[in-house]
Amino acid sequence: MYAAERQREILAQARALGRVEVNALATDLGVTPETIRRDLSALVRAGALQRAHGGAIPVERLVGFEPEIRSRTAVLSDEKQRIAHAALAEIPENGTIFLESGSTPAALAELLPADQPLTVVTTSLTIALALATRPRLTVLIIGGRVRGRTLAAVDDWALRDLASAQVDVAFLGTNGFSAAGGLTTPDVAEAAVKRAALGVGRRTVLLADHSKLGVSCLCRYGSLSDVDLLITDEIAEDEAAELTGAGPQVRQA
Amino acid sequence: MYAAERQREILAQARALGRVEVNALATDLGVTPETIRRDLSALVRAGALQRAHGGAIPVERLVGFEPEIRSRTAVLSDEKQRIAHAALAEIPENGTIFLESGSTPAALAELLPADQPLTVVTTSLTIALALATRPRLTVLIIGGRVRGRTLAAVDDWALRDLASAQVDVAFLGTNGFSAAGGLTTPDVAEAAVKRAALGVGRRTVLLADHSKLGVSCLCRYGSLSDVDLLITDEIAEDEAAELTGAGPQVRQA
DNA sequence: CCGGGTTAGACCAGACCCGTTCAAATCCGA
DNA sequence: TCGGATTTGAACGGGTCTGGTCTAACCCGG
Repeated sequence: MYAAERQREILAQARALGRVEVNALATDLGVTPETIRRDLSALVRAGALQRAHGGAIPVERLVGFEPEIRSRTAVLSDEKQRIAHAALAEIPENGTIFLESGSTPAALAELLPADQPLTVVTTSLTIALALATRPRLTVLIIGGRVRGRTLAAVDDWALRDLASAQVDVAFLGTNGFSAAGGLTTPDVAEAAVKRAALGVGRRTVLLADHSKLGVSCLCRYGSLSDVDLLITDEIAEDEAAELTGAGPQVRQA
Repeated sequence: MYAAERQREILAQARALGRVEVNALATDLGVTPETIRRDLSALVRAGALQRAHGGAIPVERLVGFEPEIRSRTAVLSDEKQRIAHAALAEIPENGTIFLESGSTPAALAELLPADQPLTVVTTSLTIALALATRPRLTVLIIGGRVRGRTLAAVDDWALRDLASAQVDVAFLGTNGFSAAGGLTTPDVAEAAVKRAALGVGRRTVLLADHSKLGVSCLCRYGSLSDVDLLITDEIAEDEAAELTGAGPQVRQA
């Protein structure tokens, strides 16, 4: 049995069972534990496994707490579509906009008209990638450390780049918002960027579906009065009134 | 029996059985193991087999092993792979590197070991995207306008971000290079970034296959003396000597 | 039919790779 | 903290690979 075959078998077993053990594999595959260890470290180097004492587990078992990027776009896609559609009315003609990272701004990015010139500034790798090849669009990406979970630029460079930018309309997403609790997000670094983003547009539009309403996360980075317009989907009458009282105009898509 | 017939037979057998062995094939087909090995490497070059010690297995058997492996073998040429492999030796342990946009640096990005911590600074959206989700890597993207053609960050922000960065090793690509003409690229904006990138690393490594040698494009952004090490594939003896004379150490992968 | 040029494959030796063995260092649960 | 299990590193042996040289077959024009 070749090393490559053995490693494939190990990986298959790890994925099927959720874990593998050095000694079991050794007797199973008829080689010494040392050989298995070498295979495991090769698989670790390839990024397929994470090592543990006496064995290993596949990396996909190690997903963290914040939802993954892919699963998030699937959730609530219908509401986000409607919100993005409503946001289209706010796009300036031949101007500049800022799109934050997040699935709702990403939905808006997909809907941007292809026939009119527009400059888009974004912290999101995926948005930049999706828009970069469109002929009439100028895409500017904000620099910085790329968070693996959200694929957004954060930290030093991001704050500096944002500080030197000024756009017509900024479209922001959020993880949680309420009249009392303001705007919140779970990550400190991302909160700093979001705070800076609140100042980047002459007009600030928050895109947030009803599932974010009332949610409060670790970091508060601003309040609703920093927002000029909130576009959301169906929310209760009294809640809408309360939000309007806190500052922004509220539009329901 | 012709070589082509033999190779067809080897491939058929590999697909049918899932694996082949050099010695078995040799006695089977009545040729020496060396001949079989030559056939196998031809089939590997054609992308049909993956080699193993003492034999080979068809590539179909390996899908799902490394998700990247499919796309890169399809797109990237053999030379770039070899150059990228040779460049791996220059990766500092637990340090910082810069990767420029371009297919050869991208090939290097794919090969980066997943088990050791490393900070990667890049102007390339695609490289940033590919590396951002790897657990042990810190990825920093350079901000700026995104060129649709190359998906690289250029202009103001890029130059500023680059100026404030300092890495252990910078890996650069180029469109053309020669001892006399220096380093050249067709786009003005990209030339400015490349010029800045020449100063970003304490050590500068140029990755360029032989097809770039002697090519001269519109914008000259530096000379070979700005480069510490040039990694390329097969080039003529006298050309290598001339390049070395112009400044950099030359390594052929 | 001949003889130089080309090519495929054989032969060979040294380098290299892989898996094993063994001992020392390290880790972990009791 | 202790003792057994695990890991790490070095050394070894056998098989494999690599590059070079050599031979035989083939191709062609003379």
